[in-house]
Amino acid sequence: MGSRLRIKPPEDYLFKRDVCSYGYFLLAPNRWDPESCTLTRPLLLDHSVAVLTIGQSKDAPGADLIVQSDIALDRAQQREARCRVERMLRLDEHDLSHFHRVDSRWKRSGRGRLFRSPTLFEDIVKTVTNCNVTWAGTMNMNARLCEVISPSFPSPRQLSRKRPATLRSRCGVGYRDERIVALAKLAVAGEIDEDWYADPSNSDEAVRERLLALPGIGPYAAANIMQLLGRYASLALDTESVRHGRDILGFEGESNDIMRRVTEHYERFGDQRFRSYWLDLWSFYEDRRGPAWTWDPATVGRTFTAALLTQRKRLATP
DNA sequence: GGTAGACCTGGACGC
DNA sequence: GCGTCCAGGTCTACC
Repeated sequence: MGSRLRIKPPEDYLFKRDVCSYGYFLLAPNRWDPESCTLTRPLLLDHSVAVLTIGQSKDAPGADLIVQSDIALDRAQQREARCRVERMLRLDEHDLSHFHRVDSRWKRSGRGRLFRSPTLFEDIVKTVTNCNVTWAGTMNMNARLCEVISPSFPSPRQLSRKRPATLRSRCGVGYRDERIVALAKLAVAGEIDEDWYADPSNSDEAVRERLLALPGIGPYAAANIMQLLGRYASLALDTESVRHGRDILGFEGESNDIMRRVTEHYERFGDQRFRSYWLDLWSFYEDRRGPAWTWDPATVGRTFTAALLTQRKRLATP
């Protein structure tokens, strides 16, 4: 007999929309079921792995969230599960009024919370597996890390004990192998401290500098990890941003010029730049592929990016 | 400080 | 089915 938790979300929280708001909901060990609109994933809770299924009691903003565990959880495990789920769903961001004042386009819908992982370490590894590879490659790497090392996503300790060659040959992470092991060793040594990164008394610049010093983390990855930490002032610009600038914003020129103009375009959103940028990009995907909560992870979930949409369009054009 | 090339994988494409 | 080409961000060497 498992355990059942009930969580009261912010009143504008719509589970299916706010979970399916950032690509990581499609990455293992997360499993989104478009039929039931539930998210299932194993989670390590004090030496036991519990498979949690999360859903909303009613398909309405603010309705209670229900977390069903396949095993009985003691009080400490329930506290930990609640804490991890709240991190993933960003339920700590109770009040989106500042973002909605800065960018009123999303006020009516209540959009603004972007899905993330239960731990900062998982977010960092997922970001490294998202660099210099197509989205399908990112999905494969995360699936194999879970298959080969741990179904609940490898912990820093587990990864720190792996040989880079094992990650390369069995998990398909390629040249990222040594960087991932080095990151895990730093995490085990306590050098990746989420409290410090999230502490608002530390400036964005200080956080960015420290992230850039981590192995495998460059400008794009640092900016992406910053938004995952709730710091939205930096834009994580990649090739998708260039396509967004060219196809949606209508900018012309070389990639560098378009990147510069995309940056200028989002200046107006100040410390909320990333959220405005991301919701624009995500709306572009949803306009073409339907609401993200309807995406089947095995099909649309692998092919929703603008790069693949452009290829599909090219293939369809005689 | 700026730039070029290597890193690795998977998918598209041509034969 | 096989070989080739290309996309993708970070890192290092070099100017």
